[in-house]
Amino acid sequence: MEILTRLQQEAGRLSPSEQRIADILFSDFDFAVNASIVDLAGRAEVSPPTVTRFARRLGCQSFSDFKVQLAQTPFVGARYLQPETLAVSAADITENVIAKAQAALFSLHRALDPAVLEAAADRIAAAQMIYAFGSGGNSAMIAGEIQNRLFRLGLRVTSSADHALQLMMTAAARPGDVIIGSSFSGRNTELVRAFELAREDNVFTIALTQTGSPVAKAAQLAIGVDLPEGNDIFRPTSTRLAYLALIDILANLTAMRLKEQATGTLRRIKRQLVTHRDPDDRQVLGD
Amino acid sequence: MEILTRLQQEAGRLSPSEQRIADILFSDFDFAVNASIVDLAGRAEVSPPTVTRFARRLGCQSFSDFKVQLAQTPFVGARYLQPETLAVSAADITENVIAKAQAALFSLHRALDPAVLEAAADRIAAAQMIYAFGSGGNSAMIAGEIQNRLFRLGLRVTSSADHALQLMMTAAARPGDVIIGSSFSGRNTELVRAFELAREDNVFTIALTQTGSPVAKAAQLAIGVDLPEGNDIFRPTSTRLAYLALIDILANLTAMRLKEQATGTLRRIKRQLVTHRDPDDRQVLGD
DNA sequence: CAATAATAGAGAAAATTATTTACATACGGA
DNA sequence: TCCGTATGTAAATAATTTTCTCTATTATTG
Repeated sequence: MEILTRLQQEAGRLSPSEQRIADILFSDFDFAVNASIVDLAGRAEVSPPTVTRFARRLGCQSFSDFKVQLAQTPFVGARYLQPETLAVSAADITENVIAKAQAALFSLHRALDPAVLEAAADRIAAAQMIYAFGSGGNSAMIAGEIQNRLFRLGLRVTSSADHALQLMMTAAARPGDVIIGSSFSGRNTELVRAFELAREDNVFTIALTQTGSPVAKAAQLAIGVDLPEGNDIFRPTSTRLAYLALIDILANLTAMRLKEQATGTLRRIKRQLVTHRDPDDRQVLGD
Repeated sequence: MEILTRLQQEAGRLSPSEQRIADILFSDFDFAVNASIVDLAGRAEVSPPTVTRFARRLGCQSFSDFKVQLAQTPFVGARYLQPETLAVSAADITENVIAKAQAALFSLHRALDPAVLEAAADRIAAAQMIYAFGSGGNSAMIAGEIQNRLFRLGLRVTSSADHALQLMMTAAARPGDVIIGSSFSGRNTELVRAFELAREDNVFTIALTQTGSPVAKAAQLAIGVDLPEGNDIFRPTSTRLAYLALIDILANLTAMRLKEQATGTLRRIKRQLVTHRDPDDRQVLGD
């Protein structure tokens, strides 16, 4: 378990001396990470053994181990631990958002199964036509992104956020086509229905969703993205970043499989944009 | 400067012993971070002083400092350092994408100016109506996201990716309204024109774009996002993640300013979704 | 309501371990 | 051959951990 989480758990049970050490941790994280045990003890006005005991209490093997674990915290946002309501300044919120985004990417990386990704990319690269489905602000954006990334590779792809349209497109799809559906919660029953319909018609389905959810079960290939949204209703974003990163990974894997074809198309698109809009070749593709 | 970057720079000039240490770093990062100098030296078949010298060469004050810096590395993906062309397997590409995303978030955090963010949030929170503009796959997505995030706070907001429509909307906008325009390259001349028109009409303009670019200059408030796209034409994504994180930060700051109003609206939207679609309250807002 | 035992907390000093410095040697190239 | 770099050995230093001890607090008992 992560060290600052443990500290949070112990919070009430700390002795006065230990509390002083914890205070320094929160108020001057940088110092704590770089200081030696003597410095830290001095500043907390405790003895070095107390610091060692503190580290042990938090599940570290030694003080050095403690420092390494501290430094490894996904992000230096120590304030992240304190009650949410305290994060008010722009600097605080920035730190908080970035910290959560980093953590989301980190956990995405750990959870992804390369074999599943390869399989998905194989299907996408070989598809005759690709349909990207997703509804609601978040998944609709993801579906749009899938289209945005894949058409650049020279693939035929469309996207829809409209349930009725999704069903019609599914009905129109043919064997050899691929449907990619995204649902953060995994409980989008309309998407489940589309997947079931697709299966009857031999259209391959790929889900980007919560592991074990109805949507995951209905798809022929499910890529699990399991990230807690946290309880702050204002802040549902980090999961979206993870989804975007996932799409990027899939697009890259697909690109590897289409290399020649894709570079050609991309170059044409790029030349078009460049000559049309800006003589400077540094123009970024797509804006 | 970041330690792995320095290592990359020194890469060619390392002596055989130092190279062995570097190899261990790449092949077993976890071990390197947790090992003592003796363990690390033993495994690299060098003497402890050589390890110290290696650390010094990389700009660290001591071996412990070296370990702390290693542990602080935004992402443990050591392969990130190795030449791009090696990334072929799903695991490689995943690591590569995630590492870049992490690096983008990291550099975004360092570059953002809290004062500018506060000023932008003040304007957004006080706006009568908000227009989000952006064209091309990437910025269009960003504009959509701005709408997606802000309407949840009870703000009046619309977005458009269509240049002609953008100009018409700008003409229709009134003092007290705010236009937020996104352009990754900063060279979207149509957006510049819209900003100029807005200024004449006393409509406040905020740009999310490259510092010092034409778009930045045309806006009344510019939030700089300066991230190199890198030279891999298949991989323009990490910048988008940074933009999304930025929008999240802005939305959060705005939410702080609208707290009561926003929580009410959000709760209504959420209740609506939950009762409509899924009895389970874990349903994520917006998908 | 003392008096005493038991226990947890904390530091001093010793012991251990890790790290650095200083010095010596070997090797490769000018 | 000579110089400089690379590396190791051993001594010195610094840091960390352990052990031991003291103190303060709380619980228990007469």
